[in-house]
Amino acid sequence: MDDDALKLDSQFCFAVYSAAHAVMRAYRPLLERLGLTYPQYLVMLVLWERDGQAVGAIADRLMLESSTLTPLLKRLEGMGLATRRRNPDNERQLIVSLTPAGHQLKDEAAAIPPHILSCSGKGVTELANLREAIVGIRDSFAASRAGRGPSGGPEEGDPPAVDP
Amino acid sequence: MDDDALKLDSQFCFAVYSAAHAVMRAYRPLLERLGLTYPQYLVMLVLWERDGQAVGAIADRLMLESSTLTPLLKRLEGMGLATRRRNPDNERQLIVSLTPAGHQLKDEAAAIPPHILSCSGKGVTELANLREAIVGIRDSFAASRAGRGPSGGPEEGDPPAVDP
DNA sequence: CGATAATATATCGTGTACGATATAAAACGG
DNA sequence: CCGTTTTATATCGTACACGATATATTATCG
Repeated sequence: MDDDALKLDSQFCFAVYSAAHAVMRAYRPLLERLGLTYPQYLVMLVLWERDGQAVGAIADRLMLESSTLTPLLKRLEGMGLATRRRNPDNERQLIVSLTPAGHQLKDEAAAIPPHILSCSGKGVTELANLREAIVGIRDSFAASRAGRGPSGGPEEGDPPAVDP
Repeated sequence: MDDDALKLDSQFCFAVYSAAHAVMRAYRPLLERLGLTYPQYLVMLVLWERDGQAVGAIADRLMLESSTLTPLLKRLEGMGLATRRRNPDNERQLIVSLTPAGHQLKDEAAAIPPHILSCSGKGVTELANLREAIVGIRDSFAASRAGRGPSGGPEEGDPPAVDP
C-alpha cells in the first residue's frame, strides 16, 4: 500500500521542521554577540522597518500569539532595546518602540545576512525562488485552518462541520 | 545600499521559520485525537519504521538533542505508548520500544498524511521537489556549523574568520 | 446612557528546544 | 589493572510557543 506515507524521509513537513531548527542554530552564534535570540531578532527586524508598532501588529507580522510575544517584549525592554507604552488614543494597545540602543543595534546586525547567505550554500536568486515556494505553501497551510476566531475569516464554508 | 537585506519579507529564514509553525498548527487538531504533539508524532514515525532504537539514534534521525528527547520519551512512556530499557550489552544506551498500544496507533495515524497533503494545496510531486530543495539547504546550514564537539568535523577551515 | 459585545493584551499551564554541566558506563593506555 | 578519555543519557536553567482563560478598554446597540 502507500505505506511510505508514514516514512520520515518522505515527509515534507519534517523537512521544514528540521530546516527551521538548522537555520536557528546557524543564527545562534551570530546573534549571541548582539545578545539576541532568533525570535527576538525577528521582532527587531519588524521594529527596524517601522518603529512604534502595537503588539498585535508585530504578532500579525511574525504570525505569533500575544502569549509568545508578551514575555519576549518584556525581555527586550529589560535589555534596554525597546520601550512598552500604552497608546493614549487607545489604552488597549501597547506600543513597542526602539530605544537609541535598539536603533544602534541595526548597524551591528547588518553583518548577519551576508554571513547567513554563505551558510546556505546557495545564491541569492535560488534562495529567493525557494522562499517564494515556501511562503506559498505556508499560506496554504495557514488558510486551511482559517476561521478559528469568532469573527472568523470571510471565506469559509465549514461551520456545519463542528458537530453542535 | 543593500538595506533590504534586513527586511523581513526578503528573508528566506523567516519563511522557513514561519512555515514550520504553520505546519505544526495544521497537525495539531489531527494529532490531538491521538493524544500526540508534533515532535512526539515524529518520534513515533521513527519507531514505526524500526522498533527498539536507542535515544541517540532517534536524536540523530530527528536532529534533536538528548535534553529535548529525554522528557518527551518519558511522556510517551507515561502514555503507555513506549518503554525505556537499558541495553544489557551496553548499559549506557537506553532502548526505546513500542508497546502494543504504540504499534496500534500507527493505524489511526494513517489518515494524517493525506489530510496534510490537502492542507498544502500542492501535488505530491511538487511537494517532493520542494522537500528535496529544503533538505539540501538544511544540510548546508547544518554543515556550516560542523565541528562543534571536541572530536570535530574533519572539513573546516574557518578559525581565522572570527576576527581575533 | 447603560448593558453587551468586540478588541487588545496579559496570565497560566503544558510541552518543546538548546547549551552547559553532571553522571555513569565502556574503551583505552600504560 | 587502574587512571584517563570517550560515549550515552540525564539534569538544569533559560527561552520560546500555543490554547484557554482573564482583564481592561473601546465600540455598539437599544
